[in-house]
Amino acid sequence: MHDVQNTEECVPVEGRRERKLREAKATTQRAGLELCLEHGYGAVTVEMIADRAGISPRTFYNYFSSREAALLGDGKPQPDEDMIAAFIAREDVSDVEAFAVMMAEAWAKSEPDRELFRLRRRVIDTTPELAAVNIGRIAEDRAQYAALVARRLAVRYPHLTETERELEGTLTVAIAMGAIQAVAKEWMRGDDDQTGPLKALVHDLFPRVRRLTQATPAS
Amino acid sequence: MHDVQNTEECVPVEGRRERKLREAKATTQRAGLELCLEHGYGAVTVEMIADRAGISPRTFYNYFSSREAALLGDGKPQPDEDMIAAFIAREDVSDVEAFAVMMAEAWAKSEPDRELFRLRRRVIDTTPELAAVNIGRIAEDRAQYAALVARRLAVRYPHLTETERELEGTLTVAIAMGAIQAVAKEWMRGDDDQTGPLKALVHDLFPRVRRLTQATPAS
DNA sequence: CTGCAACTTTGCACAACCTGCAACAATTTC
DNA sequence: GAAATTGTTGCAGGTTGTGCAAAGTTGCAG
Repeated sequence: MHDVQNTEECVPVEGRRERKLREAKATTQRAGLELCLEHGYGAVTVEMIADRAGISPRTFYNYFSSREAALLGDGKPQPDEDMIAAFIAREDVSDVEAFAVMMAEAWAKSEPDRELFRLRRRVIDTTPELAAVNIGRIAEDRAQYAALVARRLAVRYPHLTETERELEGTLTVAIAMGAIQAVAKEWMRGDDDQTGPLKALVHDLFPRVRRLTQATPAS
Repeated sequence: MHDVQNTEECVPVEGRRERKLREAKATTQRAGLELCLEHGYGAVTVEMIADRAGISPRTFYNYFSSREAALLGDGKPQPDEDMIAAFIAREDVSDVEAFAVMMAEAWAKSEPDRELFRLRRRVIDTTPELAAVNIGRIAEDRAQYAALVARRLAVRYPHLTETERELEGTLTVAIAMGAIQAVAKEWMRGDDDQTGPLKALVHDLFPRVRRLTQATPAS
């Protein structure tokens, strides 16, 4: 793992080896997703995917930890420190919206390959079974996200106890994720991959959220 | 499948056969959950569970469709027509809370055996892997729940388009589920199995929800 | 009580998922 | 071009889950 010269520090400079590996992985994912569209998720075996991708089944498992991981992608939304700092400091929108916006960005960033991203959404949207696995997978990180929100809450509402911050963190994550999920379908309808429209859709959702959580709406 | 006399109509009268089957299933579930507490979820195989429950592995799969189904329970929250009618007509609380209350009741009703219910919660709470599967499993029914909410919305907000009702239904379900999940842990701390406290906890959550979704809270 | 009919349990074979290991192949480095 | 590093593959084996048919149980009618 010799550090190549890295003229600009920190840019890992992709060697020939790494590039081939990345391409092989992408090819495999595409193969899996295409097969799902053709035969349905339940009828797609690892052997079929490996076959189409031109690798051995054993290599498939070197690339991905499971069949689902290949279809859903191995990278999960992971906001970096800059995004987190911006989220914590943000003042112009509600806590839930601030978090939702950050997650929307992290989500889009989690798959640099836009074609793969869209293909995956299509397959997930048409496969309830796979959608369930996906939701479960993302939910694994809820506690970690909630801790992030708690950091913002500690700054903005110093009077809250730690227990309250944890509770509200959990709640914020659940609502924000729900909001993103609710508009994701609408977002994919557009031919645009930017997160701008997604953020706008989320933003427009909040008047609805407030009405739906209000005891006696003014009709 | 002879209809027994059924003096009171509709009460299925459990025969000896059915009772034994139900008990064997419960024994199997308990065995699985206990083994999870003892050895950790990842180390528990179907063979071990079947062994402790005194049945063959093959019979295990006659009872449950998968290892997870045995641990998480086969019954999912399923509100009956009365509960749905009450939900749709309810006027004293917000849409989200009305739905959350109904789901809390349906959830509690989905497992009549309280001991099993609590044991299961303990295992799920200490096993992120299993919790993820559980969330995914419940999420499978989201669309169906959203349709339920849409029915209420159609009554209360006649001016909404069908698309809007679908969107807000999805949103309502996500928020309500998140709210229940957020207070479930706190609820289980109590030694009480009634849904009353759960409903109260959910109710008290709404001021927080409203603050977290408000653009510029009054600090 | 007896035997028949219906249902349940079980074993067995089999396909698919996934992992560890060791041999083999390709690439990078010197 | 040889050595070291890293990626690929086959193979054995454990686990999940399913179909099928044989064997065992239970309920019921005569």
